[in-house]
Amino acid sequence: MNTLAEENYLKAIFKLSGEKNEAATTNAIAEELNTKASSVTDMIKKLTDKSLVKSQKYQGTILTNKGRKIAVNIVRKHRLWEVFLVKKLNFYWDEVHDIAEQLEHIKSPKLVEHLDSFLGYPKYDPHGDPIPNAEGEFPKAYSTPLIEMKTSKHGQVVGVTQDNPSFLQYLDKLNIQLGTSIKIIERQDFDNSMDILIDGITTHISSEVATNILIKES
Amino acid sequence: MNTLAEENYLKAIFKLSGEKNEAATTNAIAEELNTKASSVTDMIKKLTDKSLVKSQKYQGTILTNKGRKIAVNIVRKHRLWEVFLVKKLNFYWDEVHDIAEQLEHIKSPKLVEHLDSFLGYPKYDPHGDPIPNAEGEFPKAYSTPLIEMKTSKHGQVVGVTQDNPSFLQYLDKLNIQLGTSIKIIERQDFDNSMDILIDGITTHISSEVATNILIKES
DNA sequence: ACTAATTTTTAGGCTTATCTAAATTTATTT
DNA sequence: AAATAAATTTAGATAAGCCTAAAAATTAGT
Repeated sequence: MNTLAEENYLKAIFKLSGEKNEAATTNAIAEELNTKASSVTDMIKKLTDKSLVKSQKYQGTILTNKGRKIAVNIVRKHRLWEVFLVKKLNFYWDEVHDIAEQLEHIKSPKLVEHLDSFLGYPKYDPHGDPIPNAEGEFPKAYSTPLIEMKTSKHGQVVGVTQDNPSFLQYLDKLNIQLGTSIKIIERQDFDNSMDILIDGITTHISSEVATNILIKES
Repeated sequence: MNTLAEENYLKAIFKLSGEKNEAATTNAIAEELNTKASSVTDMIKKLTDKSLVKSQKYQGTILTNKGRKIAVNIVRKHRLWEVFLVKKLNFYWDEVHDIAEQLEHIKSPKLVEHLDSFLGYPKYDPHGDPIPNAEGEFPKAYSTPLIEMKTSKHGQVVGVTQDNPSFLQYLDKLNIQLGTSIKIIERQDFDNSMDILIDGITTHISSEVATNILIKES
């Protein structure tokens, strides 16, 4: 069994590795976990001994299959709990991250499966992030970042790629939620900001914001 | 904020203190937590510094008001989660203790209140133990241990005072659950065992078992 | 009341997960 | 290709929470 700290490291490395499993740098892991590079080096040594990561001095770290399995399971738990909090306990989508951060470490495979069933086997969490199934497979997400959409195209918001409360609350203020229909009115080339149409109202958003909204084109 | 270890000590001391807040001995705490007496002495020192317990050398330990508040809140969370696991996630009453033991340490006052509301403000957990409200007040429990009931009296099972799986599974085998109607047929004076009537069937139970079943007489 | 048994505390160590500061390796400039 | 900057690792400490073994205090037995 793994400690809480180990699990957090695996999750951080998983997050940093991205789609193509790139090596995560020591500094990046340190920043992700709000810790110091030297602490990371120590923990990487420990995780290496447990065959959960592979690491070469000064060359960064990748997860082994065993390590990725554990990381994905934590992501699964995190996202299922988020669904629970929003769908069953009526939390707002910007309130659930920190609580799920704790709940994801509860150890009981049976609990996770019962929870999944209780929630009706959801495929996406309240931020639109895909929930891996018990085998660790992610549902395919056919979405594009809003920033990449062409003028006059429209689509629906299916997710966000940031889940910090201030970002999510800002979206709420703009009337952007999962499912919201959006049409691109105009783009400013010099700063990549854009005017978009929501419920008949034109809103201006920065490229920063547009980068973190996922759209399914329609 | 308190660490997991601290919370477990407070809970253990609370449990050992009983109704009249007797001092818990070092050895008793050690046994309750499967640790050594010397570790207990260390932790008591720490909890004393935080004004969560009062302790005199060689004289045992009691909770301060502050400490008891925290302990009761953990009990509250434990029992609410047990209700959730049994009522919502379809766990059996003998499966939930260890999971609730983890969930009780999740830190989010809002989560507890939402959960309580979601569950319909239950007063008792799946083992019949009373659930304190947000103010830390326990509902009155009008129950007597089965062992104390007179011959030919009857009543309903409203709780148990042990929650280890093997005891609970044994009760299942005897067809004893919360709500089960029981009538005392006969008592053996020499060993305090008794014959009881359940669903028209006579069953023999030891004093050990009868001690740990709570009845509301009717 | 005095010795023996038990309980509790103290002393000294260990492990995990941190940290700072210094040393080393890799990357970037010029 | 040196020199400088940045990233990473190593070395040595620290705090929490636990341990064993020994010492001290309390309780029990006669």
